[in-house]
Amino acid sequence: MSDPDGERTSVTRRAVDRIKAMIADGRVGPGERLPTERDLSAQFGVSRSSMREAIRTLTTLGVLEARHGAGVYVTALRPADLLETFSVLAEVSQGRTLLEVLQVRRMLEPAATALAAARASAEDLDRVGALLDRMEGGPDTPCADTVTADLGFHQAIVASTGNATLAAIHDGLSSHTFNARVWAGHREAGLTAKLREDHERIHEALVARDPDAARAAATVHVLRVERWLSADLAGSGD
Amino acid sequence: MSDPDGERTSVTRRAVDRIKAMIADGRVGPGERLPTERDLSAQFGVSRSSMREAIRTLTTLGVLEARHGAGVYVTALRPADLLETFSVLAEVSQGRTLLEVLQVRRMLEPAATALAAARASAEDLDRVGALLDRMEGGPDTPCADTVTADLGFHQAIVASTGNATLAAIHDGLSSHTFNARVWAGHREAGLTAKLREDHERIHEALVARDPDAARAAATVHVLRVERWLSADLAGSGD
DNA sequence: CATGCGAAAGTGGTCTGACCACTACACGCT
DNA sequence: AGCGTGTAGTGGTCAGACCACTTTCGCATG
Repeated sequence: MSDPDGERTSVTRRAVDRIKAMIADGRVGPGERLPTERDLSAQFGVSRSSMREAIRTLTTLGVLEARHGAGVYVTALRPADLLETFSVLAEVSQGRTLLEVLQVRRMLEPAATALAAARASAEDLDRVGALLDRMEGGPDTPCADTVTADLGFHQAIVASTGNATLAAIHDGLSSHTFNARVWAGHREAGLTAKLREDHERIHEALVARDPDAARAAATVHVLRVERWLSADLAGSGD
Repeated sequence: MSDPDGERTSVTRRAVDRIKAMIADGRVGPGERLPTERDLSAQFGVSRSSMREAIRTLTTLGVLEARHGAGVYVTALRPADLLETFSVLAEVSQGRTLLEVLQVRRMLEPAATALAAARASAEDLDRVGALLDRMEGGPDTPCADTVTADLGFHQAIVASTGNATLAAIHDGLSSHTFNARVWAGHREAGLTAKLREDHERIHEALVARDPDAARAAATVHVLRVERWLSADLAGSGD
């Protein structure tokens, strides 16, 4: 698919590439069933073990799905399928990498929020509004639900751009654990009100269908989190 | 590690979880070597085949790295390691999803190019310049090397932002196959000169260390490709 | 004594063929 | 016609063998 390097390539690797090629060429489409492992291994001239490892690879990548006793199928190949493995990043990231992740979000979220302001349907806005209410529900003590609502708030916004790929990537860059840290940190500093303001400002821009305002509001918000993290990391020794 | 669901779980899955746990518990750290496949399979009470599939899974996820004849090692667990799987997206995407991918690139690349204009080192700029020359090497007949140089050109730019996470995500959104289609399409329409202009404009902005110009040049470029794809998809039936 | 080379041990990679667990489907029974 | 039930076929697991490669160590050589 990508590197036709002259090096000797492993049997399994070649099998993976051939299956990928079958999908890329349209010989098998999303949702369709592949030949059996035994057939494929015979067809490719490899052992069933190697064939299985190739299938295992593509299963892990979210391209194939093996159903015990029924066969191997190509997934819908939706971005969400292929980016599922992606979500570990935000979870395992620490320190500098976390800053890098936020920097990427600072590039994506303003643009995405602006797009959402232009494209969101009425139902989308209702959903976003409901999550905003849920976030503000409690008094001054952010609980687990606040964090979840926060996560959902941003995800709902990005989802309402209608770009599933964008949504999947954004979700991979967000994590519940990190959000919880942000809220905890802001509560200690008595700054949860600032976060609420940010969210309200974003929501208002969306409802007003004002992309520029939405972009600005999102930028302010991500920047606030980024600076907090910066300070937090510096404080506890980078 | 995550889901202790009551369902019967496959042998291989359990093996995957046990290795993950070994890493999470710190029993093996980044860069360290695991016991041999034979030892692990004996220790976990599974066959070597299943053990191999478990290792294959974690290798695919970028957590482990198998060196033929030498052993299995834990990777450095850097973002680039974990996001390698990401590249499948661009490889297997078609039609609408491809448009979505480009839309995400339109958000990332201008920002990344602007950042690169501010941050790139002299060596970074040399590397980018060399790739630009290589891209323009041939006369009017873009060959495989042109496509490769194109890919490298953009990757080098993003890499020179110093944000490895950003670079890894960007690389995942690019693909040799897609780039080849773009060049082929533009050659048919006699528009390869436009692509060259775009690249030169971007390079100039970087050398001039002008973030605004860089952002604009990158936007123009991605937009051109996006519009071409739009037309191409419409032409050959969505 | 230092050095280079080659044999050997140990590792991941591949193959074979068998059996198990599960699903789907068609057949026969009610 | 409806419903179990058996059976063929699928992916999942196992065992043991051999191949390809890397590393290491001892031996011969300078």
